[in-house]
Amino acid sequence: MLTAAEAILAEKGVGGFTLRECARRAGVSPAAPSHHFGNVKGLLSVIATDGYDALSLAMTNAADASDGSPTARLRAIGRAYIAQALHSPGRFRVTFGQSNLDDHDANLQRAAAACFQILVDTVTAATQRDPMESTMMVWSVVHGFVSLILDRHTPFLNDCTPPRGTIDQMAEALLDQCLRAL
Amino acid sequence: MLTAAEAILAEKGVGGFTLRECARRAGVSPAAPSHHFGNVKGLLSVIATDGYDALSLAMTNAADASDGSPTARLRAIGRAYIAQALHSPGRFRVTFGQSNLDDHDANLQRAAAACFQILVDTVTAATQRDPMESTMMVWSVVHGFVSLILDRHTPFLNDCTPPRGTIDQMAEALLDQCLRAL
DNA sequence: ATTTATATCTGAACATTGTTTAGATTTGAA
DNA sequence: TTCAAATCTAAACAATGTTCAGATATAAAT
Repeated sequence: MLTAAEAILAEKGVGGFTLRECARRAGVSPAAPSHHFGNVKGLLSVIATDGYDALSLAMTNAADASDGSPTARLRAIGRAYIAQALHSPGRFRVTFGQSNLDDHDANLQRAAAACFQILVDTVTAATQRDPMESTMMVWSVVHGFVSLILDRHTPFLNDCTPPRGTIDQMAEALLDQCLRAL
Repeated sequence: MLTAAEAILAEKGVGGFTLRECARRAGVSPAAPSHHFGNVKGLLSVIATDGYDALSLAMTNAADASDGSPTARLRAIGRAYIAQALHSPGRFRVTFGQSNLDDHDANLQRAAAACFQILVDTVTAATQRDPMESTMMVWSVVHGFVSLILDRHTPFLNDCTPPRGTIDQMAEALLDQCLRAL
């Protein structure tokens, strides 16, 4: 069910996801998922939990693979956030979308808190300013950037001519400006 | 239909929106909307167009009500973007959500382009740096900020104790950091 | 090895949804 | 008054999420 769900999400996004098609691809009856996940919210909550865990892992690995300075670590997790979102957009939208999720899911809450903590810790180590304000700044930039891209609200990246090169270059420029403000 | 739709969107968000309930509240049959909007995408596209126009108007008014300096105008439209999103979250999510919209709608494209142009012009006048990079920076910050709030992904603004005061104060701090980087 | 309990699944059903179709009603101009 | 366009309804269709009773498999316990 989970692999089928991720395949559908990758193809059609969270808007085109249906539980019945998911069960169909998994080769089970439409009623089978309810015994394992309760309802569709439960299934999506498991996927969102996986999304948080994968994001946490990617950010941690990226930070550890950097030269280790606080700003390098921060830049690395910013890159990792953007890369992870663009790599599996379907799951990212489930994780960070408008909550079709079960807010009382303990695993989900723990995974979300852990992911958030990585962000807070890395930002705090890289700035002298208010940690929460700086965290919100960095998070808003990377989250807003990928959201605008995934939701196709970037006219100059599609219709008009790009100012210079690719999404990655734009991301680097954003992280530059972001670090400059901290 | 449109007023009923906005009421439902304000109550339940775009996820809880159904065309039949909308028709029910408007006092018409479930088939009536199809003659005016084609399908649900058509209806949502009209609402999204209204959302773009309202946002453009709010940003323009805010900029003109400022002291007129380029940075004051930029700060004003940033505030207006956030305020508008928080004021009518349902419509904002339709406008800037994952595209359940008709991409070929000419009115929608025009309204979106006009809104984007206000952002580009105001940012360009307030920075010496690359206009598109700076635009993407400012836009990502305000859009990411309201997205994280509307989608309830801001733990320290709900569960934990806020670092200081309200969302508006956080927004001001974000705009400060944003202007600092330009 | 047999029984028993738990887990897992199916098939059918139900209410609801978006959309289409044919026909009815209203509206407005010729 | 007539005719055509606009507007709406009623009914139907396929598809969805969910529930429920019963069937099947799995695994533990006697």
